Amino acid sequence: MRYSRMLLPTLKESPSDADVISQKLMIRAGMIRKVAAGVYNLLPMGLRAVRKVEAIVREEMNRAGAQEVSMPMVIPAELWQESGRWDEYGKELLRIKDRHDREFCLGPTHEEVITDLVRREVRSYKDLPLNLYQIQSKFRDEIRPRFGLMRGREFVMKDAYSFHATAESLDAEYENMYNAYTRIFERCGLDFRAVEAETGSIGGRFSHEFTVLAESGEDAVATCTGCSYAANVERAEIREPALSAPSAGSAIERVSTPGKKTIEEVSAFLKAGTDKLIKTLIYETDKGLIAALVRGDSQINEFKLRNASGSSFVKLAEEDAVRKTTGAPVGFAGPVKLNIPIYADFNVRGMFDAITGANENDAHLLHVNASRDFRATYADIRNAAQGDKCPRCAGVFEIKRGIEVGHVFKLGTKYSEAMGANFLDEAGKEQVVIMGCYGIGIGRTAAASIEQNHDEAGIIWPKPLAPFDCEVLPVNVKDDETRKTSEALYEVLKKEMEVLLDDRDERAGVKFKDADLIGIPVRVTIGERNLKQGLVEIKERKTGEVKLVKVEEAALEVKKLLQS
RNA sequence: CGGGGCGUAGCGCAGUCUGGUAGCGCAUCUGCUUUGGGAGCAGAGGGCCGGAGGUUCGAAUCCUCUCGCCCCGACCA
Repeated sequence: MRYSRMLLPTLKESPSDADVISQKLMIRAGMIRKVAAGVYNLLPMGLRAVRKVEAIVREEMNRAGAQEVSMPMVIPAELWQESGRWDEYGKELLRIKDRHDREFCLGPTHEEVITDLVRREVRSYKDLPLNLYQIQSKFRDEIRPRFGLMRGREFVMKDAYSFHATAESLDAEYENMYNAYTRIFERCGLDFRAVEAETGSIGGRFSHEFTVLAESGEDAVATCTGCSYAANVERAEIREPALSAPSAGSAIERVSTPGKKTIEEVSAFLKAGTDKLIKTLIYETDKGLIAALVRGDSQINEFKLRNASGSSFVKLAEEDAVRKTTGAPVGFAGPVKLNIPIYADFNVRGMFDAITGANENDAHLLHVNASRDFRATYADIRNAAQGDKCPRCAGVFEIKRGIEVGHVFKLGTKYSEAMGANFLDEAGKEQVVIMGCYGIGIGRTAAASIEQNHDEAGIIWPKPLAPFDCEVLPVNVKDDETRKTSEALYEVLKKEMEVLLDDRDERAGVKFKDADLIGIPVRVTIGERNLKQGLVEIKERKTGEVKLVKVEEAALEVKKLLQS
């Protein structure tokens, strides 16, 4: 490809509304342009990178035995009504009507469509297992799209769905996909972790998120310093800490704390660390109101609370309910003399001389002693934090930020049951198909790669994702020798790889800056000075390493570098 | 959805408080010089100042309404 002919509008300054590095660099490197909030044009350079990710995903999915299909983006409402999600999904589902006033939605995911397909076409256990995937645009009307391709409303996703006669078969496919994902992200050259994650409302089964480690990530991941355990902070199990000997302590004392409702306010007002406070939250559940206690510096985890309390749902109680139960407005609840079931995190058990709400307006209690002043059921009900103990070994957690690029999931029979996707087993008996689903954010993977691979000057593409393998850069195209040599090298390289020839009549500095910005792995610079000795310069973008080689050897050197 | 901010040339911004008919840098185009890390000089083109309504002799500027975009929060006790 000739640079002079390519739509590659690079920018010196990044647009003011970009706020993560990948987004800034993608805009500056002429890869993407915004069309609307969370909706982007992919320019040639951007599309090339995305295609590289797609190609790797496609190859590995095919290798793993999945078959590619393509499903529509516009989906009739009936399918979503059948699964029940038409009402459940909320505003993220963009609903539209056709000219006949029939309702449709733009697909944010495709369980309904694929289940519909499979229930029509699969009759027998002999047709199973089956794994179908597509690489296609999705639309989710996010509350707040941001970070460019990392969290757009329209985005390209690879979504795969597997269908099984038995749970064992699903287990095997889950592992197969897990391995395929590992290969995919390894091939993309990413530093990632497969972490245990929450499954949401689907039920007790675990799932794995594939998370690329990056500061700008929206997910928090707990990784163990001692073993390979890694989990989303919401999911991570925390080993119960050893109890320190409780002190006898002083008697409870009531203090006035006018208007101090939040942990921070109380902590500042009473000049005590947030870890000296007990946070009391009132939850509404199917079993009635309960109180949940965590240390002031911890975050409650509603999934864990739901499990610990054996409820089918938990929801923060309304202001009115809080007032009735505690006798005080929101902000002054405490466990002492509270007569609803109390669930407390393990880290509350050993607390003494603690501060809690007094169940009375504008008042808190000092010197509260957990073992003495209230009864609670102790459980793990908070998010993991730095320094928590690993459930598997003697190590502790480190909290890192990451970008979720893939997710593998056991769906079970949620959709097949709701939509009647059945098959006949060997005994001729009708059974419900068991399902798994497996997603990868394609654009997000490309963006994550930039988050992980860049420097001051621009993008540093890992070779497998680079839009071009090599850039040939004639320093001055007006010099005949330079031009001839560059063109010749371009023709040779082109036969074996994707090459960008910067044939623009621009100053050297401009070309160098652009080359660094777009981040092609290998650059061959051809200039009069070296050419007089029959030499050209080969530079690796990643290491900055430069070597001078003979013109005749340049092509071979480039190939060697790309293979290393 | 709540709070905050911003819409002025392709991009980044000033001008708005204190109304007087639009400016800077980059980019673009032309010419000359220059040519290994975002060149210099000279010239040129490009704006319904997001949109609608109002106030005024006069509105980018003041008022009302609207649309779009961005940020923070939405786990508060």
